[in-house]
Amino acid sequence: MHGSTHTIRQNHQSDSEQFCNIGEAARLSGVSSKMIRHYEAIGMLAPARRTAANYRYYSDADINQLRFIKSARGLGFSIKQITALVGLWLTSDRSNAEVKDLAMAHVCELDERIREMQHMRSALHGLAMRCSGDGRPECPILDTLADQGRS
Amino acid sequence: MHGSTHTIRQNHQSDSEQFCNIGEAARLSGVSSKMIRHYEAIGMLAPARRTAANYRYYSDADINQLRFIKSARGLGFSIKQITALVGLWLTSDRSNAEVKDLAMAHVCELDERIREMQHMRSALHGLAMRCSGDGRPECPILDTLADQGRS
DNA sequence: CTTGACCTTCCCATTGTGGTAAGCCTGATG
DNA sequence: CATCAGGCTTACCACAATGGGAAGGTCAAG
Repeated sequence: MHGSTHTIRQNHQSDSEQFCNIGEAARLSGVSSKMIRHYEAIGMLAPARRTAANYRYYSDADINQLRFIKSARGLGFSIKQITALVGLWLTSDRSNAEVKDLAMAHVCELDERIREMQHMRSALHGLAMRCSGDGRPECPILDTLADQGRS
Repeated sequence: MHGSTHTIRQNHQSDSEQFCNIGEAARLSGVSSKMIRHYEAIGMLAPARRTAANYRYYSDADINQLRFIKSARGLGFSIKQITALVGLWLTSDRSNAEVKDLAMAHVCELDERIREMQHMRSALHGLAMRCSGDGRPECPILDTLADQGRS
């Protein structure tokens, strides 16, 4: 079940591409090894190439893709959205309109969530301001929570 | 294993308290039966009383507690926070300072999350504005995602 | 050859909600 | 009384993303 090379370098084409382990890839990309495997498992990443010992290995291009994913996560895109973005990124004859639509849809989602949370924040802050917080049991916060939606 | 009453009413004390099934409780409180069972399972609610046929039943007070929980969820409190709030609510000699602390802590969490999402939103919107979306492959959104965090 | 640091897979936990299936119970109708 | 629809029970599975850990294989250096 072995006997072949243990090394990661594949020089059969005389190119000098650099390869690395998943740990190194994680360090270079900022995506944890855990998540790299996860992304592969759910199909966001193509299955990684493997050494004879079944270790995943990654090229520079793979690292760049991981960085791409990391950046997209930082903007709050979901896995599905990122899968789509990566697909577009890797497609040379893509339409930037598709990308922009994806981005603007996500802007709207963010706006929606921000609006919801601002509603919560202002309602809750308003309640808290009405509560003296002086240690007595009377509490307009609890009273309001209890009275809301009463028949 | 039976032979006793199938009905929910428990008139042994001559009080006229009203009881209802979990479905009715869900309808009255706005919390789904699914979630009522879940809240009970994770200890946020005391185990419901059961009929002889093992059906959960709920009193008016229980319904009020469910409404309280529903309101607190609407303000974005987590399960743990709500468990604490319910505990305070049910305690007559509570201190409103504790409640206010809980509320203000949650306001801070909301502020934090709102800030994060606003960062994402403005960054992403800025990118999208730079993308013409005219159908060509060139796309500053993808370019930026790809270039961010480069060595 | 041993040791430590890696890698592999598999399972579990989180948070909050929903779905589904198998089986029992209830109330209403024929 | 028999039957049927619809409610209830439990016990799973699923999602979003992420982390933790165990059990075992592998690599590199000493």
